[in-house]
Amino acid sequence: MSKLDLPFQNGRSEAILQAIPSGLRTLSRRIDLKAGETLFRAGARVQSIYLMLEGEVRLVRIGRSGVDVTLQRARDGFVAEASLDSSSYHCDAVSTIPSVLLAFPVGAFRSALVQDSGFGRLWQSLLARQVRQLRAQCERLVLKSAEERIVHYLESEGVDGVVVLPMTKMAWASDLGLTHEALYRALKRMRDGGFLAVDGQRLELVPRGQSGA
Amino acid sequence: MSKLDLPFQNGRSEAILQAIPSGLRTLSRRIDLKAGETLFRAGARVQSIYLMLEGEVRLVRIGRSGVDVTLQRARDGFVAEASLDSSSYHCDAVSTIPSVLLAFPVGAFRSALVQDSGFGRLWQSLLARQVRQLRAQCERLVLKSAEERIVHYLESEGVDGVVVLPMTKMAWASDLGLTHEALYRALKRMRDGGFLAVDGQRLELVPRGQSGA
DNA sequence: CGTACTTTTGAATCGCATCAAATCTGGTGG
DNA sequence: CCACCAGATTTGATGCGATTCAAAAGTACG
Repeated sequence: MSKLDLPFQNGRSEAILQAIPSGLRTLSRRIDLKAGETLFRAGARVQSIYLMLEGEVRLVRIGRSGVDVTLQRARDGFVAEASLDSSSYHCDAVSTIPSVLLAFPVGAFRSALVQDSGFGRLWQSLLARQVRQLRAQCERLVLKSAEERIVHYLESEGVDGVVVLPMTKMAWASDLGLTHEALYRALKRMRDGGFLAVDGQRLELVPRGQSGA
Repeated sequence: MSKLDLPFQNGRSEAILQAIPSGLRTLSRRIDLKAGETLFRAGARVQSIYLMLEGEVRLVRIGRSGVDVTLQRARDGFVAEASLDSSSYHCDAVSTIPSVLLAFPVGAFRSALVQDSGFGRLWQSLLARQVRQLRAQCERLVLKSAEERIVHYLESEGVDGVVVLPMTKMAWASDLGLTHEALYRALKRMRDGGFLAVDGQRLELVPRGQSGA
């Protein structure tokens, strides 16, 4: 199965997939999860590495204090690339909505990283990019107001303050750590204030002092 | 200078340093920054990779909208590992307090990654660990209440709900995206409520229903 | 046409940020 | 040893902005 019959919603996963050597890609198999289904459980042997194609999977750790904490909500990219380094999972993975993933055998993945030095370096770049992006996201989430987070997103993820959102605004609100109501209200304020132009999924930051008309 | 006369405050950087091949380590040079000094500017050629030893450096992008956004506040680990993949920096780096860093020549670093396959794999593990930790931090910052963030930290960074804080509580508050007042108050509430034991830098989550006596 | 989901607006509440200030701490120098 | 200082820790009062709950209107899709 070297060809995927999937209408990609998912830019990052698509880019990753192209970076994967075709020999390895051939070994992948598609996995469909219904909402609430479990992908793997803590303690289980790591047998596959998973790439998100559609939907959402959460990594959850259940502490003995009875509380459960979410370690990752994956909609994009790999679910738990750190599992490459360990022999068993350290948390549960559960889908929150119907999801589609690609599973790569972990052994083949590891040896591809070692033997195919080009892939190894590419993998390093992917991880480094991830790190940079996640760092920026953390800084964004530390900001107190909705407007600050929006501006930060446009400045750090966009080009010259322009972004075409790769997701619905509801999902974006969730990424920004806001309720959708708060996001919509902030967008309206910024539009009314004249420092943001919104056209569907396209958002543009207008430098202060220049209204859009 | 293969020996560093530094009293390490800095666990992560120390671990990283040990992972670096001694040949590369030898080429490092120490850099001291006063508060407010600039380490590099956007557009400058990437000549070094920097490891934080002490202090804090911020990566800042100045958008043409006049706003400036912080992309990373580094106190630990590398300042901008993504610079490994590009020829020039995409943001400014400025120290906020007096800081000490180690600078590695980027060329030597890149070739070490390619030629020393052990180092290459180690680098991948380090990055993967970073990714995991940053993902958890993002999930933590999405939580609305101070208590939830504290519990999340203890569950995800600690072992069995026990953590010995590797930093002051003020710095922790900043990592948690809280003011120090909010953090102190939440800690007090949790202590009083009996589900958290605090002893200096040691924090332990007490399973609900069992007070600490 | 109907269903599911997104987008939008409203009102009330709550928790955190903010500003202010006091206490405590460790370390320095006289 | 003590005075002193910088930084950390702690407590209080106030206001604001996001959350929450509720509901309506718009939109895509079968």
